[in-house]
Amino acid sequence: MAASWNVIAQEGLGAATLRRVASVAGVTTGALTHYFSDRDALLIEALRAAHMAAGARMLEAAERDLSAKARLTAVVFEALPLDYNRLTEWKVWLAFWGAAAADARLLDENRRRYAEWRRLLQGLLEPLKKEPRQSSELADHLMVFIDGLGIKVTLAAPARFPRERTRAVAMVTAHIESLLD
Amino acid sequence: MAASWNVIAQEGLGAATLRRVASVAGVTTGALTHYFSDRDALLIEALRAAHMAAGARMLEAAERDLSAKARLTAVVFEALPLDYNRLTEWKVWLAFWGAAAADARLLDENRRRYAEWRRLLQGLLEPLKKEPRQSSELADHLMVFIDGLGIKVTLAAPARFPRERTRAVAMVTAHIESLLD
DNA sequence: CGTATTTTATAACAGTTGTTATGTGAAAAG
DNA sequence: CTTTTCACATAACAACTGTTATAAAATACG
Repeated sequence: MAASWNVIAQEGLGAATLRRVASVAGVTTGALTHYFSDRDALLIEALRAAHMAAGARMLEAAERDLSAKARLTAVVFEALPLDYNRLTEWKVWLAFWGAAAADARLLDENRRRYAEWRRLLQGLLEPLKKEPRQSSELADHLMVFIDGLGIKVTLAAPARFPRERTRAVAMVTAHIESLLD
Repeated sequence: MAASWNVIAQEGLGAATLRRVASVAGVTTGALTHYFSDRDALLIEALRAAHMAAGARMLEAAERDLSAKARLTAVVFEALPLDYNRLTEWKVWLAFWGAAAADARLLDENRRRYAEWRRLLQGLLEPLKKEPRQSSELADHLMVFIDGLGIKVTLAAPARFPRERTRAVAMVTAHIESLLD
């Protein structure tokens, strides 16, 4: 799976051929076809695995013994491309988003993932919400914010990454702070 | 160009082969190779053309004789996938974003486009800003918001498009309203 | 009209792709 | 030890790709 992620993130979805992924993984195509029926199956599994790895990190952050605000902040940071691993994850997601607009199967995969993600955020927002607003609306707004911010950081020129990273952290804390005052 | 857009939006970047684009355009590959040196040249030109079409619409909206708030709202609406044409545009952008993470040339193309887009928004925000905040920060925030919202609408299940569209419009007006109070 | 130039079509090329079939060696089972 | 199963490698296939070269048609121009 790590091999697929690296190929997709560094060379793009189109470069993720069976031969290329196998080569990076240090095996031959025979090993891949033994475990995956299709090229599509391999790629979808790579996407699922990336989703699950991120999901596990977020659940872990959500269960830490912190204040409600600190918990939410920790989870949101986990969702953003703030280090190399998470940046790779974002590149993989972005590649699949680009393909999902033309692929009903990927679209559905994405939809399922978003439902979970939304449920998690909504639960974390519930104890923080100001009365007049629904936590579902807050979750929607936060997801939109995270997606936009993640793209901004992911597509920044590599040299600008540190600056973008710092700005993203500041924007997140300001945004979460604004939910409370 | 319209043929490239339709192929990319409906079938994905990978399906945008010379033969497929030519077929949709009602010509043969000979016509394409006459005008474009490369496949890459064709695709980049398709991206540029999409950017320019959207840019022209936005400039037009920015120059209409409206209040500062209404002007900003009109421009932002023009940037969102609120009808079929703009949805197609977003699918094209999304496809290129997915590829840009692994392609320095596309990354730079995207960076240039963002600089213009940011300048336009900043100018529209200037007369609206509350004193303590810089219009550059407001522009950053707004761009993040628009990108996230555009993705949300673009990747919604087709059946949910009307609902998502309505929600997006409401979120934009609320967001712009919050810049003023 | 005839000629020059631009535009498009056709055809062929070598390279790459996903897929399938078959071979091979190692581990597990008896 | 023997046999069976599993994990992988190798090889071959037809299909499709971008690119290039060449021919034909359409247009512009004198």
